[in-house]
Amino acid sequence: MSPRSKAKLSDVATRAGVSATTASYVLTGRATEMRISESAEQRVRQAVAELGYRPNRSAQNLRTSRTSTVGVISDFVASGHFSSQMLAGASEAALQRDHLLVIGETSGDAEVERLLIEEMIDRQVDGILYVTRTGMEIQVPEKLAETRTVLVNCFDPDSPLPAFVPDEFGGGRTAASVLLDADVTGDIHVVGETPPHTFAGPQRLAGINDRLAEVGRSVTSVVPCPWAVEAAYEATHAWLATGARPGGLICLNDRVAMGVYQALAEHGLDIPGDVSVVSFDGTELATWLRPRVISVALPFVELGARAVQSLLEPGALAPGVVRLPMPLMPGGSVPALPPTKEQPHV
Amino acid sequence: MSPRSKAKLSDVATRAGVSATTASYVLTGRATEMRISESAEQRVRQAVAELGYRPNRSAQNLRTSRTSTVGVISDFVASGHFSSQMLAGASEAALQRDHLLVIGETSGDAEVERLLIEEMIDRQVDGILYVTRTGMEIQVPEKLAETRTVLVNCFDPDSPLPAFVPDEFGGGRTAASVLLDADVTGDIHVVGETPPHTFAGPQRLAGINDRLAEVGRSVTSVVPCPWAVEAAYEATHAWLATGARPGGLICLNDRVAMGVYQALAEHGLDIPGDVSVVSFDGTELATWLRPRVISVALPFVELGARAVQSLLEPGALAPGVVRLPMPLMPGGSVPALPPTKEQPHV
DNA sequence: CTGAAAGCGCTTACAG
DNA sequence: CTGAAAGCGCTTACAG
Repeated sequence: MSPRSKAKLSDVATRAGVSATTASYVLTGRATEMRISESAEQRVRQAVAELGYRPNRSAQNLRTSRTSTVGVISDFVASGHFSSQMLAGASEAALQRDHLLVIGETSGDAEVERLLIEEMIDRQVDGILYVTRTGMEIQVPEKLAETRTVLVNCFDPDSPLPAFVPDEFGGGRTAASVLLDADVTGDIHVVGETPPHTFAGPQRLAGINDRLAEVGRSVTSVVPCPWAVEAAYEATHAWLATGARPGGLICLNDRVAMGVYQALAEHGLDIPGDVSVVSFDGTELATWLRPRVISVALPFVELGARAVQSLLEPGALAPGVVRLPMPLMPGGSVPALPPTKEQPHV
Repeated sequence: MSPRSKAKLSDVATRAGVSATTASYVLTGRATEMRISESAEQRVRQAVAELGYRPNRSAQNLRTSRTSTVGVISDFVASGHFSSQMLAGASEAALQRDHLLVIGETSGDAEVERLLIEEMIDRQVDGILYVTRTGMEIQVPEKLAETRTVLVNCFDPDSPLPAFVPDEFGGGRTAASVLLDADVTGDIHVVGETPPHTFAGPQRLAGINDRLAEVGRSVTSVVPCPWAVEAAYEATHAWLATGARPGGLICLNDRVAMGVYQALAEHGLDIPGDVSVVSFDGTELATWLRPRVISVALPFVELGARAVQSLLEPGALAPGVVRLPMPLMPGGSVPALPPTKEQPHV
C-alpha cells in the first residue's frame, strides 16, 4: 500500500500473481499484442497503483539503449530571446512525448562543443537538437553526423541533416508589404548589416527587394551597422545628419529598431508621422517601443517544437531545410490606412 | 584500433590482459586505493585509448543509482533574461563536474510541475534546482522535499532546503547610495509596485529607505505600477502631469526604467540633467537606454553556478538562505561627480 | 495465454 | 595485487 522502498517490477508481478514478463507486457502497452488475459492485465494495473510503482529508467535505458531524452546543444542559451523561447517549445513538445531535454551551452567554444556532443552520445540521448543563436550556415561537427540530429536556426549546405529555419525571405517580403500596404511613398531604406555566413540579413534584404520589385520599387540604400542598439543609433544618427529623410525604414532586427527610434527622436522625426518603421524578430523589445514597432517575428517556439517533433516522430526525419513562416506582430509604427471607402456587401 | 561497434569494459580488460574488475578500478580512479600495479594500469589506459572506449552511462547509472545529471525545474525558461543566464551559469558549473543539465519548464502549471518532478526523480537526477523567474516566497512541492534540492531565486520559510537568492536589501542600499553619491538633492521616488509574496520589490524598497535613513532622508513616494514598460510609462506620465518634479527616480526594474525614460522624455525632462534615474536587474535593456541607466544587477550567472556547486560538492548542502551580492552596472543616468578637489597623495 | 531464462554493461563486496 | 561472481531492474526472444 505504501510506496516504501521503491517497488520494482517483480514486486508488481508477485502482487498481481503473474510473472515479470506478463507485468512488463502490460506496462509497455503490449498487452493486447501478447494476448494477456483481461484479468491478468487488471491485476497488474491494480498492483501498480497500490504499490505506486514507477519503472526504473536506468534499467530500461540499459535494456533498450534508449533514454527518452533529447539533447540540445546551443552556442548561447544565455542569449535569451531566441534560445529560451525555442527551449520552451522544445520542452513542451518533448514532454508530450514523455521525453526530457538535456541541455548544454558551448559559448561558441569548439572544445566545449566536442565535449558536450560526446557526453550526450555517451548518455544515449534519442536525438540531438543543434541550435545557433544567429541564423547561419554551418559545418556540422563530425560526431553529430553519426547521431540522430536536427539543426535549428542553421543549416549545413553539405549535409543531409534536417534543418528548421525561419522563412527569412518570406519575412522580408512581409516587411516590405507592410510599408506598401500603408502607402508609404518616400524612399525605403534598410538599417543593419548583412554579414557573410549568416543568412537572416541577406535573405531578409532579398525578400524585401523581391516584394518591392513587384511594384517597380527597390530599397534605396542600406545603412550598415551591427545589430545592436547603440551601433544602430549612431549609424542612423550620422546618416540623418547628412540630411537623409526616408519615408520608410526597415530595421533588420528589434535592437536596431530601438537605436533607430532614438536617432529619429533626436532629429525630431515622428513615427509614423514622418517616418514609417518596420522591424524583424518579434521580441518583447518590439512591444516596448513607443509606438510599438511592427515586427516580423521569428517563429521561436515553433522552431523548437517542430524540431523535437521531427526527431521523435517515427519516420518524420526527412532530410532538407524546412522554412517556417514568420508571423507579423502588430504595432503603430506605420500610418493607419485611411478607412476603406465602402465595405462591399458580403 | 577502430572504435567500431562500441567497445565495452570487458573488451578493454581482455585487450589489457586483466579482469574487468581491474579495468573498472582503473577507470573509476581507484587504482591506487586498490593497489593496482603500475603496469596493469598502463595497459588498461592503453587499451582504452586504442579502443576509443567510453563507458556505458546507462549501465553505470543502473549500478550506482546515480546519473551525473542535475534537474532544473523552472516556471518560465522562456522569460529569457533571468532563467537563461542562470542556465548558463548552472550549465558550466555542471559540466565542470561532469554533469549535464536536464531541464523542464512548468509554465506555472502545477500539474506539469508535478509531472516534471516525477520524471526527474524517476530518472534519478543527482539533484534538482527549483527556480522561479520572480523572486518570491514559495511552498516547496512535497515531492521535492524528499530529493536533494536547492531553491534558486525563491525560498520557503517553512522548509530547511538551501536557497540562493539575490541580496535585494543590499541592492536597495546600493541603488540609494548611487543617488546620494551623486549629490542628488531633490525628492527621491520609487517607481514600481511591491506585490505580496514577492520579495524583490519590498526588499529593494526597504534597502533604499535603510540607506536614505542614514542621512536623514527617505523615499518621498512610491509610484505603483506593474513591472512593465507600458504600465510604467503610463503611471509616470500621469504622475508627472500632476506637476511632480522628482530629483531622483529609482525604478524597480529595467523595464520600468524604460517606461520612465519615455515619460520623462515626453515631459521634456532630461536625464540626468533634470532627473537622476537608477534601476534594478542589470539586464541588457539597461545598456540600451540613452543614457544607459545605472542598474543594480541580479547575479544571474552566479546564482546558477553556486546552486549547482552546492548541490554537487560533497557536504556543501547547508540549509538556509544564501544571499548573493548584486553588482552595480555603470551608466550615465546620474550626474557625474564634480572632479574631486585634489587627489590625496597615495 | 504465460513463464523461466538470458542478458543489457557496468561496479563492488568477497576471497585469495 | 587480482579475479570470479553476483546483481542493479528491466525487456524480450523462446518455449510451451
